Amino acid sequence: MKCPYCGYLKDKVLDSREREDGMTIRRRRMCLKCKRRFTTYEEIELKPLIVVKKDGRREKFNRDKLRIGIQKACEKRPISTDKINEIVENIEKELRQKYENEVKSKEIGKHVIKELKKLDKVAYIRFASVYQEFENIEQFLKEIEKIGGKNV
Amino acid sequence: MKCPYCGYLKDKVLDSREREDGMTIRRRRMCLKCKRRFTTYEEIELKPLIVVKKDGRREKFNRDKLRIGIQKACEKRPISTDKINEIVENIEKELRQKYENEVKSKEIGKHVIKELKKLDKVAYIRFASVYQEFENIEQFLKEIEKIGGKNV
DNA sequence: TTCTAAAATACAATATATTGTTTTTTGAAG
DNA sequence: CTTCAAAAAACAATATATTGTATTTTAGAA
Repeated sequence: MKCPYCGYLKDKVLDSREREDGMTIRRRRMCLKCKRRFTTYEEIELKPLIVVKKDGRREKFNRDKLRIGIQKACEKRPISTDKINEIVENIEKELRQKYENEVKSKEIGKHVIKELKKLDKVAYIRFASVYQEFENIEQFLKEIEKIGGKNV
Repeated sequence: MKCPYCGYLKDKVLDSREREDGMTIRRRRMCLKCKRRFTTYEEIELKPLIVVKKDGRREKFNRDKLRIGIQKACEKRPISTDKINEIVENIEKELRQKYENEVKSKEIGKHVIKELKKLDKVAYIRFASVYQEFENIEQFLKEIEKIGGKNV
């Protein structure tokens, strides 16, 4: 850390205490050049995940919206609510790990596709048809071919 | 550090890098329970800036409060989180330069107004309506005239 | 001045972070 | 589909931070 008094770049920690709530670590440091002391705080990055939509507008990530999209794709399929929640949780986890601040809605789509492909081919095709904006039957067929034809 | 995902209190540091300018240390941590990863930042404590509110009460300047006010004004506007953070940072810097110890909350409002005016007219009007306590539609219209009418 | 609570300091035994380098993964572009 | 550059992860050798307890100083109130 750069000493706020003399600007020297090396220092050492004299004391370090975590707050009870685990939200902050306070450190007392000493500049190795001028010996003066200063305090630092370490905090968890607290940013909401922002979703950037196709038209460029931004909004806060909303777990429920994600769930609804997946639920629609799974309608009448033998997939439990728990399973869907698990997927939602996984996707949110991955997104938060992967993107610091912002994620394009398209990226979210990719993650959903990836999960549904593993889970249920019908749900997968339904979701892809919305997400990739299928405009004719051929596109459906092409996609079905890709995952191994009608015998799935 | 308390895991922001599962709340567990123990974690370990996976990576730690100091920024070139020596102002920040970024750490990548992993929760020892859920294994998820998160980022923390350590920064030097600044001398607290005191905000004097309308009723005369004083409190420490709080960057997050400022950010929230601006974020509200920018909701659903095409403005990135990065841009908002940049503005918050600039305003804080200016305030600390301009005012030694204390600053009236009204002064902070003026700074925000100034920045939003440059950035986004809708956000600007929203913020002004709260800050200047608009009480009727006429005041909105008057303000909109001032910035160039409805063709903005 | 005296009292009190909070902040700062000190100390010592133990555990963990740091940092340069390499490898892998990722997202965007061709 | 392939390629490229950037970000993240992995690794390993070394140095430094953490944490419990005790003591001292400071700032504000009485």
